[in-house]
Amino acid sequence: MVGLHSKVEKSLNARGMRYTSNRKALVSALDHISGPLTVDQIYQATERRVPFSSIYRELRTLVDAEVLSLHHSADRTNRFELAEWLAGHHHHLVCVQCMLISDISFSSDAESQVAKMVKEAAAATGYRVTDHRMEIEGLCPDC
Amino acid sequence: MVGLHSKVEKSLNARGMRYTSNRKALVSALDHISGPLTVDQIYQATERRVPFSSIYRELRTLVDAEVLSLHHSADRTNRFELAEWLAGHHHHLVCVQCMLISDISFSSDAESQVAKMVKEAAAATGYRVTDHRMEIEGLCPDC
DNA sequence: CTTCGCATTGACCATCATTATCATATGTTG
DNA sequence: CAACATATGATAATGATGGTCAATGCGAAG
Repeated sequence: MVGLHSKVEKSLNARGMRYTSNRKALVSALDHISGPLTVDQIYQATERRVPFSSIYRELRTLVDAEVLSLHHSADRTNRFELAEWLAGHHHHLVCVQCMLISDISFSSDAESQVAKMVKEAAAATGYRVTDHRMEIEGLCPDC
Repeated sequence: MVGLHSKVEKSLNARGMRYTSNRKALVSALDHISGPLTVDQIYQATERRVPFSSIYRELRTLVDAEVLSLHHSADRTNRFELAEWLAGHHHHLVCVQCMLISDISFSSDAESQVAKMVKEAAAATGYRVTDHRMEIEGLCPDC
């Protein structure tokens, strides 16, 4: 299995972009912590070595480059995670109290049923579906 | 079937709140247009008769009163919709091009399978699940 | 009908996340 | 090393949203 960083580097180079230390730090932070992270969480995870202006710019750049994906959550802050082709298909479990978001995967049985529903929905509405995600809300064990 | 407005009115009155014309205008806007709406869409839908400061305050109030629910989408704007007990359980179809969001319902068969998956996820993680929603992304027929 | 109390309203300002700008630095290529 | 493109970081600007507060209006009690 090829490493995450070489995949990202190859992808960026193909777009004439460099895989710099700042970008690597952001990708590493998102790789080491599960679930989509806020800008501030990423700032902390990189030990405050990357200034906010750069974090914002680089996150946006990496989303454009399809290395990351963006989520918007209830607390008025954006969250970022590795794109599906890097992190694998998964869903989200959201704690409505502490706003913690964890990744969760379904069994392949369940996932194929979901795929079937999505396909039916696409057929019924004429959408060309590119992605889907289940958002499950509740209280985490700590809350 | 009891009308939407009388349900909302009864619910607000039970909390010592009035169902005023501003609030009625917001609920009507959300009732007449399918899918969760942005603040600006609501402003337009009410023919700009309700000032933004009031829209923001009342939307928030109505969310607290559980008449509306808040929904967060990829374009970093909050969206509001009628709460599930008023609008019924449904999922969302998001056009990644024009950002239109439509409501969609699954068959009861499909829905019970989804419920089962959610239940399993809750059991596996220790969450006390309160809600779930499928977000399907793609291109709408017009895009 | 009048008064009183309280919820509501709207104008204005404050705040916070995010984005734009721009001069400087750094990496890459010939 | 020269020349050029990309990346960086400090700062200022933007834009959505929340807070404040005086004015308004509804509903209950007398």
